[in-house]
Amino acid sequence: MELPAIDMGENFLSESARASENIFDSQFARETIFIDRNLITPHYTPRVLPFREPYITKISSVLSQTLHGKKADNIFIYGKTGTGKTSVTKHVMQQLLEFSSAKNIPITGNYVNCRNHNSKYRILIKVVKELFPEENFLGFSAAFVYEKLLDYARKGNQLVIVLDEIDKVKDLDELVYGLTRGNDELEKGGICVIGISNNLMFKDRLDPRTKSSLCDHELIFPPYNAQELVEILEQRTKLAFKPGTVENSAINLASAIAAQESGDARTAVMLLLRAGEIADHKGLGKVSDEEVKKAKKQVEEEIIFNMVSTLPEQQQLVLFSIASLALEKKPMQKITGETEEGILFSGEIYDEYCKISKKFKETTVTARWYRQYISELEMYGLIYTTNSGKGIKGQTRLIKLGYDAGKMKSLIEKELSIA
DNA sequence: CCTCCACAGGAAGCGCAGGAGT
DNA sequence: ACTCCTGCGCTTCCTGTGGAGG
Repeated sequence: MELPAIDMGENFLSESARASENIFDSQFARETIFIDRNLITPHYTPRVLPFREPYITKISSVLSQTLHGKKADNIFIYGKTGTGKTSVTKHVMQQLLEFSSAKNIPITGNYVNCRNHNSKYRILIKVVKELFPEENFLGFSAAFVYEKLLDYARKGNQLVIVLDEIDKVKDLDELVYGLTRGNDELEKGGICVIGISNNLMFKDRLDPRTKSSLCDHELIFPPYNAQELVEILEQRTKLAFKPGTVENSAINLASAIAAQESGDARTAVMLLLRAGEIADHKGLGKVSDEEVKKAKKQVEEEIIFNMVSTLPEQQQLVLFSIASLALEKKPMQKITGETEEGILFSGEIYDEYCKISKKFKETTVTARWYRQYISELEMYGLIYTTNSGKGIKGQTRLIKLGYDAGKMKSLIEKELSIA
């Protein structure tokens, strides 16, 4: 790929700009180690997906039914984030649509992210809107939109609907029931649903009928191990970085970190991207272990920032209380002779939280709900808790902040605009 | 041993906002 | 536009657990 041309022509240069230094001068002159930065962002779907061939084969063999004008079974895919679920599905869909349009077979693919379209009605609207772009369906009843969809299939069209983050759909039972029942009535054409979820428990919440129809074929994507991540990163590095600008040990380290955390290809890619940016910023000309280590901190902070900012206000206040107590406590006497610092009792945090929330916000949640918040915060990995075992009064939870208390405190201060 | 304290976490129910049906 | 319904965040109430103290 060629470098994007920035020669917009003289007409962009005003008289004053000609004389003084343009702010982009230094940016443009800066040497970069990237060939194309976009190829190493998590948004990019690579053409080759290593270690996922069996899944690609499986999905394509199920979907190949549509090429013969037959109804395809539904597929349900689950696995943790960054295991390639979405990439694999998008890849197969792309290939299917390319093939079918070349052979003039009427197949339509629809990708819906259920985080944005989280109800049966919204999903139906989204899908139908893509089939009939010139018509507007907002305001029509669900039944009408639904009929429209079936009509489209009745003409002999095969529809493949991909529902990403399917666990976000509130009335999924009805949606799947409706689609599959409609599918049974169709003489020609068909509707196939591919559900994607990263919540492994989610399936158990479904109605048994929904479960059996949605899970005709069930695929579980395992996390990548360190070795696999190395290969993935190597492949991406070749695309995104100039040759010889990324040391092998940097790739190994990034893979090891990501594998240890979760086996998440997304974090691995983010690590390398940020490391590359750091190297560029310093004008180092290449990425080594040092930059990956710094990138690790940065990526962690980005993840925490995203997490904290999406938390409910009261929960942020709980976290804030933990952070400020942890700061106060540091020089204080050690609890029960332990040398570890920053360990707090559940009770004292609740007291602190009550004070703070009364001061800044009108409302305060009850102790029960506060405990719920605490368990959630632990699930997110923002705090660590242990049950008080021997020696400490009664039954309580010992709570410790997962990250730097000072940073956490100032982050929430900004987020809630309190002082 | 019993009782009290300080908490964990389940179950039920309440009020509210937003969507569906009429 | 109207009521009805439902999911969600939260409170209330409750039972269970284990050390402290009489």
